[in-house]
Amino acid sequence: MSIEQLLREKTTQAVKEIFEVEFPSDKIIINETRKEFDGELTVVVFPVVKAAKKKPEEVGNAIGEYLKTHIESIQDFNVIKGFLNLSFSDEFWIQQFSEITQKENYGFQPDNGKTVVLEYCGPNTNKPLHLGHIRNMVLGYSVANLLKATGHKVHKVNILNDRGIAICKSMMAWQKFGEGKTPDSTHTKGDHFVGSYYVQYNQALEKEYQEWQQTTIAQTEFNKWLNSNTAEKLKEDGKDDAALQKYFFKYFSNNYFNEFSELGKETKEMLQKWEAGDTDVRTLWEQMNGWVYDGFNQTYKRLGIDFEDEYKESEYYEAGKVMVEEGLKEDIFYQKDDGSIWSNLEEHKLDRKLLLRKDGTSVYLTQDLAVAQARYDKYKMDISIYTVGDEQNYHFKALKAVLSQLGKVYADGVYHLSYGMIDLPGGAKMKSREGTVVDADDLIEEVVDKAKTATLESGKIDDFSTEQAQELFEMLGVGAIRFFILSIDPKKRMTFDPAQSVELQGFTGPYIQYGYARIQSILRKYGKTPSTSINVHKLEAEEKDLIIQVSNFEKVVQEAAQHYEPSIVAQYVYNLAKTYNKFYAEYPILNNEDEGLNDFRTLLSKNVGEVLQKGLGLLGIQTPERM
RNA sequence: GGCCUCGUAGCUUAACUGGAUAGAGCACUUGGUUACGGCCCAAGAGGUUAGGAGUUCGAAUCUCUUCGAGGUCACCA
Repeated sequence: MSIEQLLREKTTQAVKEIFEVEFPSDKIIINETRKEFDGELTVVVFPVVKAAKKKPEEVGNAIGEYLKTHIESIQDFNVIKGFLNLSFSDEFWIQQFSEITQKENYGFQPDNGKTVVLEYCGPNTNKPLHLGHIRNMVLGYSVANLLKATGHKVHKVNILNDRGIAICKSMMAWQKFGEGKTPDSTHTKGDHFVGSYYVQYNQALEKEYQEWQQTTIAQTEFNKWLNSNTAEKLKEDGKDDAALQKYFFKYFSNNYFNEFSELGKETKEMLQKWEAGDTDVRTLWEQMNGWVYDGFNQTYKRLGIDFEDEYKESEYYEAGKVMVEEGLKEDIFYQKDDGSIWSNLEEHKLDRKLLLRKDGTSVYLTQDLAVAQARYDKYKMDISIYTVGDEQNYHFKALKAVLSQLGKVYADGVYHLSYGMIDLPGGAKMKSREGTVVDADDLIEEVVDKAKTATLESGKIDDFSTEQAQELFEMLGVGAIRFFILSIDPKKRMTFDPAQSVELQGFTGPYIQYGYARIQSILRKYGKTPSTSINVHKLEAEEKDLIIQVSNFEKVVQEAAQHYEPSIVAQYVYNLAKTYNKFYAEYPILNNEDEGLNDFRTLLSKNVGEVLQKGLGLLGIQTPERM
């Protein structure tokens, strides 16, 4: 039984015996004592005060006395307002630590029989990955680790949005401007290669659009719009004709693409051919997607992420139709006069949602139904996690609701691991159209480069081979990015300052890696394995701090996994490294007269190192022996 | 406009989901290495938790309201 559980139960007993009031033990709040007060753990007695109808101090003292006499390891207590601070004996903490050193796999739980499918990454195959994907990948990977650590069987899968008008745009541009070039012939990473044609396409389209705006047809459209409510409003606001035109053509660009553009027409024809299975189009599509996958794989490898399975939307986008049609047969869904099929989600406090277009083709949600079913057929998972940005919050509520309408047993297990968008400093937003997107590969390169410069300056790895050194720079650079992103609550929108993310000091990944490397240096110097039979009876404040923190690791992992929140681990591991550095600065570890003390401090260091390594590992961050 | 997020030091953020004097990092000022790695340690300054009202022993957290930012309401994905 954990010490906190014991405290809860004994406190309940105390309240019952002293005040003759029943107070459930799970309602008792145990906090860590704030460092400005004496003690290590604190019972918040306010809730009991109400039930006991006494003054907070009185209640605190009474419970304190009781606990002191009933729990041997409690040495002392003090009461400040409604807070009962408890001090445990050094022997108690040494004993706690000793138990931890004996544990196999400390902090991790055995198999709990639950299966999880975790989807993450989810790229489009027409352009390279960007910063948003990095947040996604790093988050999904870490949550998978957390779930594994708490005993789940986790299957990581990717979803590839490999079809549709966007990829056709890249294909079309390559046909028109590509001159048969390939990633190999131009020495370009495949996804960047294809992405460059996507950009070229949009430029060509923009040029065509600009020219069209001068035509009489365009002016007719503009004049029609001038009578609309929006236009009237803008006129009242005093906008001149130029401003109105600008507004109109911006808003009209989608209509232009669909109704007037030559390029658009060609592209849509290509999409239709694709859907009809046209051999030439399919071949080109396979080829270009292949290039993109090659590029993605390089990025995955560099980031150290992996997938057990891949789901291509092209293979599922039609399969959901069957499920929808069955639902219609059973009157779960309804059909409008025009033939389109809908679901009424009002019982789930949502709107009505289209499931099948009037022409019988499927929409995004439809294919997600099919993918969900396919995953369940294969994995029989208890929990299905979708790592997708928060702009799709509504979509996933709808997906879950529709699955539940269909009576799918796995509907309840659907969980949208939602994360906020990334803004750039100065309030700038990442928008591909405005060219403010931070490319994933560029960013990694930049940070790794920064780690290289800083490490070379220190001169501590002069004897490393080129390969060893490069491996280290990757470890540090990628660790810095990971930590920067994962230290922030995923649900929150975050501001990403590239300059700050490459920082290696303070609240960063490399700071913790440095702490780890220092510990390894100590262990090498010590030269032998410290004995686990501890021959120390008194603890310094920092030693006690370290033991308390190390003994919290298990709880932290569970809490982080339960909330799908790696940031809890990030905060924890940083605090541990910080406490260790303080300890390191203040006390000799290897140079004490007392051999037993040397041994204990080395053992403590070793265990702190192990927890740092495990904690960082949960975030997907590696630990160097030297740096 | 309907619905959903969010607003904390100059900047980036935390607060165990209602608990103590709102913690950190960066930047800024000052000090610290004869030991085991200075990418380190210590100290200082920096806050009306966007504004207002309410709920109670107690509010950054819950309710209402005003202001501000974003997302979503596509037969896009």
